[in-house]
This record gives sequence, C-alpha cells and structure tokens, in this order.
Amino acid sequence: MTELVWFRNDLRLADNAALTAACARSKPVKACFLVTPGQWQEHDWSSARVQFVLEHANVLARQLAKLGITLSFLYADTFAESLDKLEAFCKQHQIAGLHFNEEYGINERRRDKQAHDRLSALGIRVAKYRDQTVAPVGQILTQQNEPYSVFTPFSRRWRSWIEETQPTLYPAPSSMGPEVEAEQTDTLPAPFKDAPNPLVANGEDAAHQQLDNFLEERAKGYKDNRDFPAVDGTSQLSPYLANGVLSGRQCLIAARQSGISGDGIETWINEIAWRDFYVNILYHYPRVSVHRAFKPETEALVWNEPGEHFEAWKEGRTGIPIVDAAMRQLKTTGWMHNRLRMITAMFLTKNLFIDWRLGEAWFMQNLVDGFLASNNGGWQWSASTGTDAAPYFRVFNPVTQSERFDPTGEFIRQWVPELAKLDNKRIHEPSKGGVIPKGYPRPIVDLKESRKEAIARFQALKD
DNA sequence: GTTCGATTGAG
DNA sequence: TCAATCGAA
Repeated sequence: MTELVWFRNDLRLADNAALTAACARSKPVKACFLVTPGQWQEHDWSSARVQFVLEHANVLARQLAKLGITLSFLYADTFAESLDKLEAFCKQHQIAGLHFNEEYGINERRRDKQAHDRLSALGIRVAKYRDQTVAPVGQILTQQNEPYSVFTPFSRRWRSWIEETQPTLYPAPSSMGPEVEAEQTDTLPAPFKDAPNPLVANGEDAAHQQLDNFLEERAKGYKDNRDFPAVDGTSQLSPYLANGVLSGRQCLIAARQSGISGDGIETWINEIAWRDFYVNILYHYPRVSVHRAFKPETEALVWNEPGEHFEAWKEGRTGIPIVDAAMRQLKTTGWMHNRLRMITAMFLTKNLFIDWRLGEAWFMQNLVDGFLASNNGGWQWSASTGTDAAPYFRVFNPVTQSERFDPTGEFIRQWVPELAKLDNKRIHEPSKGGVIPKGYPRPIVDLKESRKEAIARFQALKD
C-alpha cells in the first residue's frame, strides 16, 4: 500500500508537514502535482508565476527521485477535472493515504473538500496539514476567541505564540527507496507565454542561499533600507514564499538562529507576521477571496470607469514618474518593490479612483510572487476597504513619496529613461517649473483635486 | 463602560 | 492639527 503526497503551494522538500508525515507512515511514497492551466488563468496567475512554479516542480521532482519518490504530473484544465485525474491515479496506484497541506482560497477549499469526500468514499485516508503559516491558521485569536482584524495586536499575540511554542522545522525525508527516474513537465502551457526572465534562481537550494545571503548581508539594515526601491534592501524572497519553495517558518527560524538582533531583523520578522495575518484574514473572512471588500460598507463606493486612465496606469505613462517607473518594473520583471506597491495602489484607488479589484487583478496577472492573501490584503489596505486600513483621509502623495524614498531619482532614471537627464529635484514632478522632456506625458490627473474628491467620496459613505 | 495607545502621512 | 477604529487595559 502506497502513501501519496499531493504537492500544491508547497514546492519544497524541507519543512513540509505533509511530506514528512507521509514518509513517516510507511513505504512506498509517491507524489503528484496537478497542472491546471485553466484554473490558473481564472485565478489570474501570471506567466512569470506559472513558469516559476513549473520549473520548481521539476526541481522538486528531481530531488524526490533521488529519495526514491516519483512525482507524477497530472494534467487537467480546472480543479473540477483535476479531481477525476487524482481519483484515477489513486485507484491505479492503490493509494492508501493521501497527504496535503491546506490552501485557503475559496476554490482551493472547495476542491480539497471534494477531494476529501471522493477519496474517503474509496476507503482512502485523507490527511491534511495546516502548514502554510508559522502559527497554524486559526490559532491566533483575541481573548474573546475572535479573529484579529488589526495587524498590531495580531502580531503581538503571534510573537508570544512563537515564544510559548518554539516551533521547529519538519525534517526533510530520508531515502524511501532506490533512486527513480524523475518525470518532468514541459514548458509553459498555452495561455502563459512571454514570461519575463526569471528574477530569482531556481530551486530550493537557491532559495536557502538567498535567505542566508539576506541574513548575512542585508537583514541588519532592513528597517533603514527597505523603503528605498533603488537600494537592494529587501530579501526578495517573495517568489519562493508565495509558491512554498520556502516556508515562513524556515525564514523565522533562520532569522532567530542567525543571532542577529535589533530593529532590522525584527522589522523583517514583522513582515513574516503580515503574511500570516493576511492568510488568517483569508481564512476567517472568505468574502475577500471572492472580490468582496473586507469592510462591507465600502461596497457602496462608486468607482470611476477604468478607461484610458487604467491603461495609462498599467503601461506606466501616467505622468507621475515614480508610478510609471514602478509599473514598468512590474511589467518587465514580474516583481515590484513593496513601497512602490503601496504608492501605485494608492494612486490607482485614491487619485484615479479606479476599483481596487482591477489593480489587484493586474498585479496578480504580472507578479511572479502573486499570492492571493497578501495581494488582496495589500490592495484593500491601500484602498481603505480592508483591515487596519489607513484612515480614508490618509492618501499618499506619490510625489512626496518619491522625494522621500527615491531622493536622487535613481530608481526613476532606471525605468523612465525619458527623464534621466532631469535634476534630482525636477525628476519627481517634471510638469512643474520647466519643459517636460519629449515623449513623457503630463500628469493624467491633478493630485490635489483628486485627493480631495476621493476623501469626499469616502466621507459620503458615512452620511 | 470607558479610556488609551497605535496606526507602513499629508497639508 | 486632522481624525477612525480596534483591541487591550
């Protein structure tokens, strides 16, 4: 009788609850990965992400093969069809027990429930593991046993849970049998083409090297440097985390074991907490995964028609240099610096007053690290429709942000070469006091007026 | 029940 | 200053 590990958003050998449990149970162990392009497209997966995931699945297949575990690729279009494939696979290989780590999007939960019901009916044990976050999802609750809707108290509770529990890593499995030949999936399925060049190196080993390198080189200065897009101040681990090549738990434990102390590392650990926080929000408030606002009253907002403004935003020709630089970075590399995600999201929702859902989808369609919980959480935060939202009257001024976080215009110059010759002052707002370089647009919206209008629309919600 | 601290700023 | 809101005390 065979145990089967179903890999999904957890493409790693080390610190993987489902894999460890399956290998501890009995031999032999098999593994599978379901290739579902239609579902990925429906979920706005980017080409960059699909490429990243499939390449990492191939790396995983080779690692597992060395341990005597075959990872089989099962092809189906949607989640619904994939369950037929999974069921057939289980019958064909006489699977006794299925193991997987939970995912928390609403379609994923529905799929997992159906998988559980169908396979249980065949007499197969179905074991699921709550492994996506450092503290198991649903563990961190207020004193009234309610989910937190504000980050700071959540993070305090989260930190004390870690102190009390001292989480440890699941060991990577040892050999389960003689080496087998690794199956490999071929290149990008049909809807996903023209992925940008990979931003980060392939494989679990590369992920750990990058984590170690971050801790050695940049963690201490993280708090001071992380907001400057021209500075290499962040960990850039998000593609690995979003797709489970690394776990948040591995990051946390590596940070603690590094012996580094101080504001830098603690600020970074807070980012791991943000990730857990938003996964919990997705879990406790399923409405956010069907494009509904966390704050229901904000559903009454009437957003502008997207039109030409939305096109200009997507393509990086809004006439606001920091916004355009950021949007071009996203489209070209599949990644955007976090400070810029806030600036561009705030600009779309508060200055252009375009529905946050459109921005959320565009980010997903382009990001290599697109992760429903964090992307939705971040967008709703920016749009003031979400948890712990910035008060609606607090609207970033993108020019001010640009002056503060890209003071020499280095980042703008990199992505908006039309403006490269402007001096450090003018580059943030070329329309002010001088001739705009040829080929660069005037601002498509008046920042001051649009800010006032947005605040008024939010104010009107309360009346 | 009420106060109080805190909240990835801007004008 | 502006100013909303949650959670803890």
